[in-house]
Amino acid sequence: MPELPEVQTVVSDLVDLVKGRKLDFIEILDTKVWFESELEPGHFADKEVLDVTRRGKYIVYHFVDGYLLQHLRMTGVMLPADSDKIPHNLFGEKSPQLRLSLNFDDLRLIFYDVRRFGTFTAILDLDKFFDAKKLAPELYDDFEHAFGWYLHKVVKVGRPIKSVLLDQSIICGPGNIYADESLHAVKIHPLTPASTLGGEQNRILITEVKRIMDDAIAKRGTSASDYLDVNGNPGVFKQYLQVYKRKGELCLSCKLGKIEVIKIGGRTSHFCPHCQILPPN
DNA sequence: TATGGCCTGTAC
DNA sequence: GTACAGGCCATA
Repeated sequence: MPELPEVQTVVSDLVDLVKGRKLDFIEILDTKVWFESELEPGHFADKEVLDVTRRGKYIVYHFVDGYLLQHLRMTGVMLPADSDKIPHNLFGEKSPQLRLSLNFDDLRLIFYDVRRFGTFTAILDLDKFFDAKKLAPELYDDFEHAFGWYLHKVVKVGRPIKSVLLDQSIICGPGNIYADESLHAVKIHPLTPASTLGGEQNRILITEVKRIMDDAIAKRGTSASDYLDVNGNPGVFKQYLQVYKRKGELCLSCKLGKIEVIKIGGRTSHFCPHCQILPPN
């Protein structure tokens, strides 16, 4: 699933591919894809893509007078229309899984999204949008600022730490994979009430969240199911995962526990019952 | 703050 | 056949 490292990989590809180029037009193929927008698709016709950046798990296309935000959600990928990763028969049948296209003079990028949860949002004011979403600060802009924000919020939260790591208003970037991997790396049980973690424990945890995401970015992300970069290639971080999708396998750290799976807030959570002990309350 | 809904392919 | 995958939003 696209989490921060996967989105960052796509953004890096898009910078190489479309930054500085004039967008001819946007074609909406599935009307549901255009979501919460202040502007119409036509607003961006014949305008230059000044930059492509990332904020949280959003892709941000910058134009002279507006922004196009893309969210991949679970299964969204951006691919050239002639990519063999898009099932060929979908074009003839006008599949709603082909959701939108960005058309440049010699390039047509397709937003291919099997489960159709992904969105495009066209807005005028970036800060206003992300303020309204209550999105936490970026670990990648100013770590201390983002950590301070996290700490200020986490001390008031009695929910399990696993749920907190998925809450983009407290810390932005991790999803289910990197949350589980980070908690395992620092030997914290995912059910630990967030407010019971000490300041130093929290610093170690959030430092690890960023370290693992850095690592995953260097490996171009994790392809656990659908994720592909803009060239149609999978990320290779999957082979480095310690707990995610390793249910029943021996813990690679202690080599004693077998990875277990429990549900926390409706999400599967993987952990080693030997390394990650729930503190008594 | 916990839950269901959005979706559809895959695994059982 | 049914359960499940999970990022985010709406709802209670």
